[in-house]
Amino acid sequence: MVRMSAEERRESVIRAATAEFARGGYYGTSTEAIAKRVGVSQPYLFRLFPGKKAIFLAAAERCIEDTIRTFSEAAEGLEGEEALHAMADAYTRVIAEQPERLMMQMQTYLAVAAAEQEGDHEFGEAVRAGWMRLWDTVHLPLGADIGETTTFMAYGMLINCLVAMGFPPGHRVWEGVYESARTKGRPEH
Amino acid sequence: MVRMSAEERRESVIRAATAEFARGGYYGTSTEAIAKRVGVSQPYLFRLFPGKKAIFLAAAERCIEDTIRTFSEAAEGLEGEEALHAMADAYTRVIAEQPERLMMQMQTYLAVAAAEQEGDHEFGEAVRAGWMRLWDTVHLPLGADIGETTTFMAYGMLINCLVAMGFPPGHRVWEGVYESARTKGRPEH
DNA sequence: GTAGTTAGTGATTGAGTACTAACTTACTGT
DNA sequence: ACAGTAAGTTAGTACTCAATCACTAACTAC
Repeated sequence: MVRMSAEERRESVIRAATAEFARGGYYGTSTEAIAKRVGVSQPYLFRLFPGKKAIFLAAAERCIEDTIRTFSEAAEGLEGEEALHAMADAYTRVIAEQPERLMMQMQTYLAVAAAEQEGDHEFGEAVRAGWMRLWDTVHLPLGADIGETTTFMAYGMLINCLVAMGFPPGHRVWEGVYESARTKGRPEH
Repeated sequence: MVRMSAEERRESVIRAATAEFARGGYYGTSTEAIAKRVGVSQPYLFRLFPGKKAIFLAAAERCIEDTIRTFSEAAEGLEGEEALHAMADAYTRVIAEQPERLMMQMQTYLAVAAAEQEGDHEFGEAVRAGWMRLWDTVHLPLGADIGETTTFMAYGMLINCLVAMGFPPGHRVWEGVYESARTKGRPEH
């Protein structure tokens, strides 16, 4: 048994929760599964967080923060086409190394409707605010071009869906995605 | 009490299940909720379908079929830019009239990973096959242009996500989407 | 009208799950 | 050494939910 400070434990709970919620979504993930992954007893989670919802929320918010940081760091000091490529490359790395981050984001989006139905309007509010922050983060380096930004986000969502469906890398559905990353933003002739 | 043939009942179960699963996903939806919406007792669902999974699968497949038909009907006899606009218009109508169809599709994509973990590989196979059929359905009218097709699908997925998050129509995140629908495919300058 | 079939219900069960309460084990400062 | 505190566990509760079983009500063919 490895003892940790509560704050450190909370961190590893967030990581474990991200992986588990990414696969099963809010309802398809038991707190026991999270606890197992952390290597801690299930009831102890409720000492670290007030409830399951709070764990989901913490994981969701962390996820958005991470993605915002990924893009803002990638685009730092660049703009226009260069920024676009840098951010696209950064996202490609996330796809390969942390697909659970993409999946968790999708789960977060879909959890909004369910939360809304249960009377929780704050959750949707928080998710939309996070989206807007993400949007603005890519908007500026892309020269504040709404069309470019929207297309970039659209490709991101397409990638998320393809990853979710489990299309293996190299499958023909990815062709158009890579192609676009190569040609997009190039001066027309 | 209104009696129906088993086949008719199955149809209304699929419709009800689509609406319920769209909001809560597979795990977040109880068979009782579906039964209530149909107006039938919960155990009776298991006479019409072998289990909850079968209901989800039926709803998911219906959903994809409907979307494929939506696009193929919209693009019938058209090609290139005209087909693009016709399909975009058709999708706009779906957003307004049957948002649950979009949400159900997203839920289907995300259910793949969960099914995979439970050892069910056929589900993912079926979902990917459906996606490919949908892809091919829009690919041909768009002049078999991979880039155009990918962009079209990407915008579709972005729309699905924005709808899921509950961004109201008129919110600034939609600007870029509409703008693209107006200008995309137009000859430059 | 009655036998056979099809549509549908009520009661129940067994497994899983979020969360609580009471207790134990390890570290820290004095 | 030992008191206090922070980390963590075991046992248990109240509840939800998919699925089964035994039964009833309505339609149909003869």
